This record gives sequence, C-alpha cells and structure tokens, in this order.
Amino acid sequence: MSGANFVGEYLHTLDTKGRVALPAKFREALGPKFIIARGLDKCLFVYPNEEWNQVMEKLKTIPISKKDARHFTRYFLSGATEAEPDKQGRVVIPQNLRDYARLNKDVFILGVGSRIEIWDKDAWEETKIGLEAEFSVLAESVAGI
Amino acid sequence: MSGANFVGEYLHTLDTKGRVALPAKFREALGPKFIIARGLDKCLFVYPNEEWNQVMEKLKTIPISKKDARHFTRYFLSGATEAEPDKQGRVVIPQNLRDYARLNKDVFILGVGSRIEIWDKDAWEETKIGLEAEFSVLAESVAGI
DNA sequence: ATTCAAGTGGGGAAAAGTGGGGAGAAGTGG
DNA sequence: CCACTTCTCCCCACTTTTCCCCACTTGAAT
Repeated sequence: MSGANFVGEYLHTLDTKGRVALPAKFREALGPKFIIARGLDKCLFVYPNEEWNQVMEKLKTIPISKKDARHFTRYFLSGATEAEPDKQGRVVIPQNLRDYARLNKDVFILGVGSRIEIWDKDAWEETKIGLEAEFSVLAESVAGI
Repeated sequence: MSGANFVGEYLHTLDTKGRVALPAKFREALGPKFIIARGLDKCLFVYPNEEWNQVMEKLKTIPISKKDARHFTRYFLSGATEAEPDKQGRVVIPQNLRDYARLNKDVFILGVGSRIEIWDKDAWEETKIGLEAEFSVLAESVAGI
C-alpha cells in the first residue's frame, strides 16, 4: 500500500563527468538522499530510503551460514552507494557501478514500481524487443490483467 | 461491482504535440489523474486510479527473484505513465507508448467497461472487420450470453 | 439565429535536461 | 611537509521540451 510507484521510461545521457539527470517526475518520491546499487539483469537499482530499509530487512533474514547467501549479500551491499543529487537533479554514478551496468553515453531510466532502474540504452532496447514478443503470454500467466 | 462502465467508440486526433482529447463522456469517471499503459493487442489501456491500484497490488505479490516476473513487471511499468489532462481535457501520449500502439494522426478511443482503450485508426478498423465476422461465434464461446 | 459544449491548433512562458568552468578537497610523489 | 595533479562538487549558461493559456471551428440544443 505504502511507498512510491514509479512508472515510465526516460532516455537521458551520462555526461563526461559521470552524471545523469533523474527524471523530474521521480525526484519528489526519491527524496534528498537515496541508494544506488547493482541490480539484477545488468542494470542498476535505485531505491528511496524506505524501500532500501525494507530490502535490508529482508537481507537480514537470510541465514549467514549459507555460502551463496553470504556471497550475494557481500556483492550486493559492497556495490551500493548513497547518492545525493545536485541542484540540477543529477547524480554521479560511481565507476564500479557504471562498469557493472556497462553504461555508455545514453541510458534509459525506468520506473518499476517501488524502485527505479538505470540501463544502458542498447542493453534495454535489446531486452525490450524480446519482451514485446512474450508480453501477451506473460500478461495472461503472471497477472490476471 | 464498483468502478466505471465505459462504453462507446470515438474518433479523435493526435496533434503534432502528441496530445489527444479524451471523450467528454469519459472525463468524470477518469478523474483528474489516471494511468495509461501498454495493453494487449497493440493498443493502449487507460485505467482509472482504482483499477490501476488493483493491478499494482497484483504485481507486488510477484517475487522479484523470478526472472520472467521481473522482466514482465519492468516492461509493463516502464510502459506506463501517469496522465493529467489539461484544461481542454487532453493528455499527452509519451513517445514510447505512441510507438507501441503505432499511433498516427487518427486514433479511436473505445469504452470497454472498466477501462478505456486507445487504438490507431487503421489498426482498429481492421481488427473490427475481423470481429464483425466472428461476433456471433465469439458470443457463444463467452459464457452466459 | 444564438448559445454552448466539445474538439483542435498553436504561441509563449516556464521547467527540464545538458554542458562546462572553476574553487576546493583529496590523493600522490618528492 | 610541501608541491603537484586529480577528482569532486557547486554554480552559471544554453537548448529543448513541456505545459498553460487563448482562440478558432463545428455541431447540437434552445
């Protein structure tokens, strides 16, 4: 019930200083500080603070005794960074995260419900082509839409 | 039981700025803010807020760990937009949605019960021809009519 | 005929996005 | 410890897009 509901697709650019402008529509819900982390499927996840706290809670429930879980947590958290936008609404994406998501000049910023995702333009376009084909199939099986 | 009951077929135009006027009959039931998203059969679905919230609730129950589900959510939500009509009752259709539904200048706006659909004129006319032929057959396959 | 509501077109102010200069902090080598 | 380079971040300036508003047209109703 609570939390942000990000939607939409925006094509922005990463400048030579490694900055991207966040879509104006997302800014209010993100607040002045938020988290950027490695995401699944070679993109970056951006979480508002509340959402991030929930993710952290979930991670804590994972037994530390499992090797896979340890590795996952380690990798996930070590790649996360707290971001603060400048006056123009831009954030700097650290080098390690840029490498992970293979970001070049053009990036897509997606609203995906409780989080935002940042994709390399080409990577997202390719992924999207595949998805378009199975959209109707998934729509019927996943949700009763 | 609750919710709106949209009916009717309206031929409107998408202007050079990407705007369409919503049929006046639909405006009250839509309220001041609503959602436009990719729909099935290459058209756009317009959801009143209540309807949309139900869809979101369903999406939130999907585990993020499953790749298919992740992709579906991503595709579906990134292809949605929160729309707010201007004083004239028009909304801007974002480029990615225009592309998806292949909208040109002329579009049909259909009332389909709990939702509204936006179709490219030619696409809808073709689809309709097919449907006219099958109408009686379809009626029998849909229970209880 | 006049009025009113609905749909369409377009001008212009404001906001959003982009690029880059320059001060200060941080890191590096002598 | 100091000089130097590099990086970060704050700010200003430019371009593009968005959206707010006014005006015209058409058709239905009085």
